[in-house]
Amino acid sequence: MASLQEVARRAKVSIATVSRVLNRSDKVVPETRAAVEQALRELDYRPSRVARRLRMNSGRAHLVGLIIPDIQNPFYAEIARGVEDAAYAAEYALLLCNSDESIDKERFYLGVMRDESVDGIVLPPFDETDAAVAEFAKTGIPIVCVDRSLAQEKTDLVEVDNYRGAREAMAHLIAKGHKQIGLIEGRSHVSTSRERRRGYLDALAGHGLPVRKELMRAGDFKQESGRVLANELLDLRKPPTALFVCNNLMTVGALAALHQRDLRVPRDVAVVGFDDLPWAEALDPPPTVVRQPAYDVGRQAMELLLKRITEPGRPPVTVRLLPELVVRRST
Amino acid sequence: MASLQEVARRAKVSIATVSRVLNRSDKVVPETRAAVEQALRELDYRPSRVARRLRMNSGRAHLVGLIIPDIQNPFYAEIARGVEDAAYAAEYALLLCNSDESIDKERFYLGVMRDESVDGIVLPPFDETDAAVAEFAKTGIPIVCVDRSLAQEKTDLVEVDNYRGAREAMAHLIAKGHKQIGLIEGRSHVSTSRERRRGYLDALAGHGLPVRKELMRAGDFKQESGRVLANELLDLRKPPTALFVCNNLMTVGALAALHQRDLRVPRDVAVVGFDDLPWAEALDPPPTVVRQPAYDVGRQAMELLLKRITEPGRPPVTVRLLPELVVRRST
DNA sequence: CGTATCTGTGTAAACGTTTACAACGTTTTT
DNA sequence: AAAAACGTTGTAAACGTTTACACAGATACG
Repeated sequence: MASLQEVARRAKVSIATVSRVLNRSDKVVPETRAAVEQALRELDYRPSRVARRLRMNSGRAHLVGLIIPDIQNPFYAEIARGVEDAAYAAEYALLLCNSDESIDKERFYLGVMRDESVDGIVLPPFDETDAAVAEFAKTGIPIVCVDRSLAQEKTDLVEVDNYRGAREAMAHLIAKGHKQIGLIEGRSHVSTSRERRRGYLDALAGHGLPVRKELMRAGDFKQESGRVLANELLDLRKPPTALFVCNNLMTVGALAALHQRDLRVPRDVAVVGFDDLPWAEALDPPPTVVRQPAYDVGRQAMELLLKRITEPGRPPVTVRLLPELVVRRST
Repeated sequence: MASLQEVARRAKVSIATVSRVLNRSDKVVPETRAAVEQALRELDYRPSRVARRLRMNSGRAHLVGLIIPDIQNPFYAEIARGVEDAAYAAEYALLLCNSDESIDKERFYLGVMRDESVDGIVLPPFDETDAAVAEFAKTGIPIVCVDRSLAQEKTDLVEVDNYRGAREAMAHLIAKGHKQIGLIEGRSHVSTSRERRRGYLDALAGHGLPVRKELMRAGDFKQESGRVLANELLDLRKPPTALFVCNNLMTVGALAALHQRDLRVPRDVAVVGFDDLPWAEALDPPPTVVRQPAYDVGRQAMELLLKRITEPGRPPVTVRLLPELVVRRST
């Protein structure tokens, strides 16, 4: 609550001098510095981040935004941890918001970020043509995309090689002898969905297997849609013998559907999921998944953002991390 | 980027008038109002939250803080969702931080909240005697505690009846015939731990069962400690036939330990956990747990905070929600 | 018709910083 | 010894708002 004014009064100097002491300016003689520092201590002075942010040019607020589509999804929670740790290490505060996979909420929070004059933001855009993010980009505030990319805007980006992950998952299933493989993908205009589907299709083609359109279903990344779509696939006249499920929550949903039908995994139906699950080992059965290095995605995104804040002119870079197939007992 | 100045210039009025239009003051004649509104639109004006916060008395920043011990713990993620939804509904922005169960990180983020002049904060204190929170309380910024309570400070509080939950869990185990029941609790000076232990002890006493000190172990709420402590208990000369594990992550750890030893649950050892798990049904076996209404805890905490912000004088209230025993197949 | 009241708008101060610039005393240079 | 340079500190403006107060014009009232 103590302001520069009060400190200055107590130390019998001007507010400018106090400010100089605070900002480590060398232009202050040891005596006065000592006096000021004592006053600082006595009043337990803490600078107002708000006043500082108002005064300073952008890029020095030490505040960045993170918008997450679903904080209850362990994949995003892990990204958030990566971002947060890197931010904390650099003494940046983090404005973390949850858009609930809703473009309106995303727009609302982007507005907040803008109006709070954050130094930059990290987010997985709603989809490839996200207009809200495009609009935000006009402000010139740095953006780093994670997980999902944008079709139009050129921003820094940290993503995972989704195509490769999908190919590996499919190669694994095909090697196990599966020929009828169902695909449960996410919202189709999200870049990750597109890449994973491409991996699915290319893998089939690469092994001379036919594509059956009815084996491909698009959900919304939520558990319930995994359950529903798995059921749809299993109700087919010629049901798949294996499922490739394109995110963690839908994988759990699909597993639940299989349990409910008393199908044995992997004997009756094999399952490979995308994204690791935190308690994979305790699941029944522990699922084979394509693990994404979510923590690193977050950490590197934040580091990229910090670099861009200090050096706004640098060309946008894309960091592509490698996923890893973790074979457990669902295949 | 457009400021009041620019809008005023374009509408050929003073900045005061623009401000009045924005704040719905009735003291402005329709004509000028229209002119101002047009300028507002043309420039796509958005007020700076920073400048506004600097100018206004506290309590009107429309910004609140939430400090969570572990955002990757589904229990806290659910609380966060509750807080966030209530905040969003009231058009409050949320500064969400993750303290990682570390008192230093908590102190850092409390500092940020203070320096950002938030209108109030929600958090589960590190422990009952949390000095960082006590210090924060001196600023007069409203605090609502969730989940855990404070011994000294009188703040609003939303908690769950932990004692009752523990009694129910224990009654259930005892009814199943268990007489040697191991306790895996969390950090001991956290209020929830104390209450759950009290429930454990009273339940034993209430059913005429002896207390065996060596059956009681304290962990740190993390999965690993659940695994380690379960192993310790099972290594006892006279091991327990049932485990009461006092949070979700430790329950998963305990389950993992049991699996590793090839013990059948519940035949060899029964398990009751505290906190529900998001994919409980997919776990092996689906665990019996004391479910806490985490979402409601968060939502009501935020609502309490909003009330306190608008009406700072009101006496602190405690909301106590009821847990629910969800019987699945681990008992 | 002069004064009081009301209505709408403008002026300026305030919030708490940072920083360009001025000011002043001291030291160096010529 | 006067001029120049330097080093330390203070003054004041600026960031973008809100709002108390002043002010001017219109309306009401005696």
